[in-house]
Amino acid sequence: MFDLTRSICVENGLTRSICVENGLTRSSGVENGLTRSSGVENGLTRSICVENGLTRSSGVENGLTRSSGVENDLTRSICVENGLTRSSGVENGLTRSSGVENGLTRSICVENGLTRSICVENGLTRSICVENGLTRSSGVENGLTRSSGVENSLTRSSGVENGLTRSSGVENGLTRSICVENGLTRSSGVENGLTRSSGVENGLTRSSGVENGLTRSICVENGLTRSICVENGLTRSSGVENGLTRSSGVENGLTRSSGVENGLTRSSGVENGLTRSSGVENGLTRSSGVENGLTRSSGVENGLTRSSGVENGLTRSSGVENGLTRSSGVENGLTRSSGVENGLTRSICVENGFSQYDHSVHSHSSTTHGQCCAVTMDGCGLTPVLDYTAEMERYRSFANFYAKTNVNMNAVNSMNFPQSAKLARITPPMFPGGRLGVGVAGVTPWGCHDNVNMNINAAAMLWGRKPPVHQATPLAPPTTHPSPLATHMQPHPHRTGGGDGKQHGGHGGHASSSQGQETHHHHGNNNFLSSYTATDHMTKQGHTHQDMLSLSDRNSSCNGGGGGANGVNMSNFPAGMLGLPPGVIVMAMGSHNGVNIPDSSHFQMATNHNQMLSDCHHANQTTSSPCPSTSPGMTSGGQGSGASKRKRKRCGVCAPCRRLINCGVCSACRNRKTGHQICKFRKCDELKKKAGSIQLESPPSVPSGEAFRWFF
DNA sequence: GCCAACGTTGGC
DNA sequence: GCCAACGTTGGC
Repeated sequence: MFDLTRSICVENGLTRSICVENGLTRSSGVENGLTRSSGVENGLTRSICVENGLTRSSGVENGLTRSSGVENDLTRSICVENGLTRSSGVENGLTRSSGVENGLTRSICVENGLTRSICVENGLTRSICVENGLTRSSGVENGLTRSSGVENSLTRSSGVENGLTRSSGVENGLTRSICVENGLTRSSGVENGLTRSSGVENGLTRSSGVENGLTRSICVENGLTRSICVENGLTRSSGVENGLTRSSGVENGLTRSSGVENGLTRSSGVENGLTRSSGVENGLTRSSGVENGLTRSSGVENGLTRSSGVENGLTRSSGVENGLTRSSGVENGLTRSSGVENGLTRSICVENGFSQYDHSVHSHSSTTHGQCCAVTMDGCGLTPVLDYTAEMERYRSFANFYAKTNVNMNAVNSMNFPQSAKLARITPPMFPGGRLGVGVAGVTPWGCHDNVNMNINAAAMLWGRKPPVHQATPLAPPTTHPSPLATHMQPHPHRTGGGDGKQHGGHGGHASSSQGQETHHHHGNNNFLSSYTATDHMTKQGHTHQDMLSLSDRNSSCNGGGGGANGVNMSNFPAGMLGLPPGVIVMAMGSHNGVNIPDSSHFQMATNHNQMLSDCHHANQTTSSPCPSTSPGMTSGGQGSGASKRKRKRCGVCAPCRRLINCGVCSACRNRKTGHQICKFRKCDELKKKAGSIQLESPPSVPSGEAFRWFF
């Protein structure tokens, strides 16, 4: 006690006691009711006091005024740093420092190595920390624990919502929310005004959204971009597959897939267990499918509903034509066509070279006129009668259609059917026999002699661009073609007035000589028949029918001697002229059979009938020649170079010629203005060949059926 | 050989 | 005269 030197004074109203204790100079006093002892210790000026029972020591350390004490058993140190009042202490083993910053009470601590700052903001308890270099702020918001942070300059907020951990942020201006749902990582956001949700499902990245009111889901599957949506209650999936845009969906319980393939819109689906494919091709709506194991194709063609298929290995084609149900096919090697017409069951077939046409009741023709109802080709040396397709029935009914609309074929010339003729010319293969039926309802499609002229006339109308009367106009003078023409110009007792349409009452109509001339001239110059229109047979045949049918004298033994016979020897029938069905092709007409077509140009006539009709007419006008077989303009390329320069014309019967619609996509269609070319798919097959190649390919004498082949 | 473009023909 | 389209040429 005596070691202490004390000095008591009163300073500024305060009683102070200054002493030196343990070498330290201390100054104790009572200030504001508190007993304080201040001194300088280790170079620090400290002031110790007891406040509210707490022993406090305040001093200035490193420039900071600190006051440490023990409160609630916690040692705390309060200081003012940078103008902030801070209180640091150790709580539950953690060193915490709480203070008031920007009006918020914050508490900073170090937990698990992380420096955390906890505060209460807007009533929310938030904890800010720096984790892995990222500043994160976690808190509890609306009962949800959320953690927002800044990652790669993106502000993200992750939380747990409805049990899902979600992380929302703003990326490229889009607000996106990523979550993990059922093990799938999903990202939903608002993009271009559309709410989209993308995720990874079964290894596929999918993005679903609502677009134009439709919920769509886009994904990439096997490298294909697909888009699934629900439209009008139908689930549809569109995508690009193998370069084709396809859209598949479920409609009325049927799975359908529509696409655009080669410019055609097609829709395939499964209906009643059948796989069907419908589309629009060349302007025709067709539907093909597999039914009961049979491949069938139904469609609407030229206004007719047709269904073709393969059944038991047989190719059959059934259709409803002009109200008639018909079914044609090839069975056991025989081409058959059955149908119901006017209540009669009819069946036509070609058997063993015979062409049979049966009808149960046919009083009109068979009883009245006693005409042939069965035309045989047997034993006439024309054994190979080739295919006979459903086209026959088609055109037969086609003719019937005209019978209904233009009953009196005889009274009208082709000018009454300009469009019809043109349509027939360019759409279906020509079938004179079918047209024959036009003029005389119920007659056989071919072989009835009193229909031959009608046949011719109809053929002229439907085949040629000009009616027979036009063909007749440039009749060559007999001097030009003395023999054949003279024969042709012979009045024919059985010839009906096919040309003028005045005397064609049906059977027995006797045409004037001029008509006969016209007809014969027409054929003589524009049809391959002309090639064998030898004077003989023309004179020998006392019947127009035979005129048209006879090939040569050689066949006289088979021709039955008269057109009125029920049996007409088909060997005398020139294909096409007879009105043989389009599929019936005479193949074995070699020169050895006596059929000699001196000029290949006639051959061309057979195939390019229309063309030749008009061409001949033209040739006649320009050369004063009735377009005979020896006409320079019609001969092979070796002759008449000037004539050979003439513009060729489409044949009108080949598949491209029968096509009506331009594809619109080929180069010719696209460059029509500059290219001046017809659609690639409508380019006549004949014209594709080099000019003159036809003549070169066709030998002078008709050797094979190839020359007579029908182009369809 | 293919293709684009021009000249030209032939039908209307 | 208009239009469709065939024949031909030249470039590639």
